[in-house]
Amino acid sequence: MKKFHFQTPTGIHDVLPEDQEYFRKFLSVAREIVEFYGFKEMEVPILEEAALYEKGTGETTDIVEKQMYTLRTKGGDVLALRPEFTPGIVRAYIQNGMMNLPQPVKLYTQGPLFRYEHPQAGRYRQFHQFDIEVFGETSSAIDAQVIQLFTLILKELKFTHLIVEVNSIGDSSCRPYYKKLLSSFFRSRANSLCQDCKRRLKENPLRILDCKEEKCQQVKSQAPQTIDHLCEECKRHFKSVLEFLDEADIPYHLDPYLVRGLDYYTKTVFEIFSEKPVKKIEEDPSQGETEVVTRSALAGGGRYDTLGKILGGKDIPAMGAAIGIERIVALMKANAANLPKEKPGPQVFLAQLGELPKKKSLKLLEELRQANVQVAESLGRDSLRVQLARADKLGVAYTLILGQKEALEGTIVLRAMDTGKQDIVKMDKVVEETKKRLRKKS
RNA sequence: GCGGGUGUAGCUUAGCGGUUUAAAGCGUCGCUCUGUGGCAGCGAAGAUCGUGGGUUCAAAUCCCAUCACCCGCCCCA
Repeated sequence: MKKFHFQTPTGIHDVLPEDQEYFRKFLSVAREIVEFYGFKEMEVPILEEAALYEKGTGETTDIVEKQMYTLRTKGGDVLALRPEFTPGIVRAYIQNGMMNLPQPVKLYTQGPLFRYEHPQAGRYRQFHQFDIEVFGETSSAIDAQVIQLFTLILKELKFTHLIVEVNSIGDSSCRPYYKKLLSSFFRSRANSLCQDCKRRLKENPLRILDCKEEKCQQVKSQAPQTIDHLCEECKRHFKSVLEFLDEADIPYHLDPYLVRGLDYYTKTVFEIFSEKPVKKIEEDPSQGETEVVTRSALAGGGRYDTLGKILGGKDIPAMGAAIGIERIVALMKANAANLPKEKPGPQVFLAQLGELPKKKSLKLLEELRQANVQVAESLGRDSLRVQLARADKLGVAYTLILGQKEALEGTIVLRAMDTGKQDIVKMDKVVEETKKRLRKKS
């Protein structure tokens, strides 16, 4: 270690080449599926006006209250590192006049997000999501389809033990009444609530339903449920979503207390969890091993028909969802079956001996690339022995050996690594001959 | 923000009953072998023991603080 010893800030990590393979594998699966269903990729900026999230994500959400990275520019603008995708994409939809495109507009994006939180397993301050959004579609079919797409992606990655939780939290015509109902229910039992929930009672009683404190859980079990208090329209919509899910054979679980941490949702909300039994060895040996189910949220989303208006446009019916890539990668790693397919390494190694051969190497390497032959080299090394050792380690089928003698004669040695058999090939035939032999091999 | 655990070469770890060059395996690089790999042998580089203080004649080891990571809580992806 040097004296200057820099390291990444808390909760922020490098994605090393070996992890990148998993990221790419996931993204290629996800892209293929959503593009088939008509989604177009776009990018939104990592930096946006902080107010976009304050208004969009919501002032009383944890994200805005305590997790957002905000900064002031030299010019005095207050910007924020994006903590989630949706407000930025809605902003882009409005700013770019996408309401004039044929509706629905189906978009997807992917990239880093930032939340200032206490890091933990699968939770980082810089993390990546894959996100899809559909605008201009009121039909419940799209709610179901968004849920379906994410289950398809997870299924394609061979994940099992998945739970889809769904609920409806109503809209502006029924939720205010439900909130009141919930408030008065909890107010009458405020003494049995935890400190946090007493605060939530004033700010946003829906959030109490999220609380994991045991005493709150008990109170909650008798609380009025959203689905019993939906207006006709919301009820019809939700029923229809569930029918679509049934028809599509998507197993789900109705969680009447699922509300999600964001303010802008209307009607349908959902989360997808991975449930994995993990053997845990108790510290007290007499207890032996117990099975603990660890549950982690992989994806979540919902409908947000009013966010357009909140952000200064018109009401835009919309449905979106996001999936946490690091959590997916962690599961892929835990699952040996999900190892990404080994990318084919180089097929050929070019070894050179001496100044002239080395000089001729650059051109030959490029000729091989143009002929679509995966070739590796070690131009910095001079010993043939070391170069062959490298070739061996890379597992190439053939090594081209270009020595002083060959360079002068206009030839090259083509060595088969498995048999050790060597042939002298004319330099102007080498690319062709190499390709021919590689074809024969496969 | 609140609890608990862990920090020794790039990686995995030994050493924690106080003392000299902090040890090993893997990996990296080199040599044996000047133009022929897999094996083997030999060798080298690489750690101010997370950081800063304290106790002591003496600290990787004991104490305090701090940072980072992991595990819970909260929230979520």
